[in-house]
Amino acid sequence: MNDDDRQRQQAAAGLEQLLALLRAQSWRDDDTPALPPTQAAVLRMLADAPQGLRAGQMAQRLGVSAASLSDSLKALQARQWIQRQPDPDDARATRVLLARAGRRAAAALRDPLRGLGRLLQHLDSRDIGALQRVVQLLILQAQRQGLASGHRTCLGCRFFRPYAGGSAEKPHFCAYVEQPFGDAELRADCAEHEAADALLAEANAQRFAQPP
Amino acid sequence: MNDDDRQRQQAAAGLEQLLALLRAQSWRDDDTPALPPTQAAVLRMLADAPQGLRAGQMAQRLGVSAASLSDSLKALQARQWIQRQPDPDDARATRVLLARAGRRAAAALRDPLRGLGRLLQHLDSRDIGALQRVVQLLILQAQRQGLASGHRTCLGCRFFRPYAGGSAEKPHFCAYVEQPFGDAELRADCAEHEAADALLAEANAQRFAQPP
DNA sequence: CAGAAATGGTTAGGACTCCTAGCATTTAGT
DNA sequence: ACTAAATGCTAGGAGTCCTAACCATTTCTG
Repeated sequence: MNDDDRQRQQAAAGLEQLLALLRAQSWRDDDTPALPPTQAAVLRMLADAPQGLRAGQMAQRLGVSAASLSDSLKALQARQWIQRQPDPDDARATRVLLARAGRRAAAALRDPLRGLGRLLQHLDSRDIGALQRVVQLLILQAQRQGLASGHRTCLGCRFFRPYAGGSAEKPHFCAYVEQPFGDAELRADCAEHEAADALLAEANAQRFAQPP
Repeated sequence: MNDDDRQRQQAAAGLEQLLALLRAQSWRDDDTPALPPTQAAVLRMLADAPQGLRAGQMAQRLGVSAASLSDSLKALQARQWIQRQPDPDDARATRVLLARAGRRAAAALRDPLRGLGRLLQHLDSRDIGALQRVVQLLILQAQRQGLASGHRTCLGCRFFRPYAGGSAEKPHFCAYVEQPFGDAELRADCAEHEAADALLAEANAQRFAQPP
């Protein structure tokens, strides 16, 4: 095993430690009633989709099986946080919408000092950027290995122009909002995301992975 | 909400995405039989402790309750990967040791291309370093909030000298091995870790969080 | 156009991890 | 010596995840 491998192994171990910690604690908040992470993720998705989402769509975006998502939906339904409507376009499908109580719960999730946000609160912009950058790369790698799909990352988006020559602080460019931006503004789940074609995705991945 | 908060919220969302992905997939390997993450973590700990560890110790290091750890130990025992021995020093306690089969399983975990390692395999040294750095900071933050304790990070170690004036590639110094090292060599679970006292911990945290 | 195949979603059953409580045993403190 | 704290365990419950089996509905195909 060479030095690089050793480093990666250590990094993997470090991430495992962090994951174990978060697995145990992420959905426990002292002040507010517990909100399990998958249910929170569903609420977040629905909050950005006024006309609702289909179950399969959500499952794919979260990278879980349809059956798993169905479990979470059942739990949310039991709390009366969501509603289901038949999909007008496809009688097999249902559209899931936030109910009134669900909207309240989703709004509470926007608090930046909740859950994970509390751990991040003292990171400066540079470290946030580094983290976002790594998240993009790891999700890309997971997608390449078939572990994930449907993630709406900048790195997989057709509007993304990595290192498009802007300033050192804002080296990237988003062709949707037509603005330069930096690592710290990278999104792992952007509402405006549109998947890039294979060619652009590959070129962007190359360029992004090895900054000039 | 200011820009920084927005960035942190986005970063939290990004991390959530990654966590959801890993929650679903981390313990699934196509080629080898599944090894649940907590059980893997226990094996890793035991592999570095020839004379065994006590259950409470492990629970603390992982940041889970003693009851949770007991579950995982039961599962490992069912696979005959661990042995339990009465602790000679304390008749209430038991020491947990790797059995022969457990040693084999633990050795397989060292493969850098297993599980998380596979996602990290294309990160370069700089990104690994950035990731390790963030992991240190997040674990520190979790400790400060009482979510964790017992993590053997560099940042909480009395031998750690952050930004002790070495080269740009190896700005830190470890007073145990008496070597300079860089972010990419930071450890989240170092066998030689000894907890720093409150004063040193605070000074190190300050210095580490804001690189010169 | 009728039957076959694919798709969307759910339930059933099993595994893993986590928690809080309550219990027994042992150790430590007064 | 007697209480108080600790160690570890089981019980009970929740959440997340999977595969497999099952409908209902589309869509493809001969």
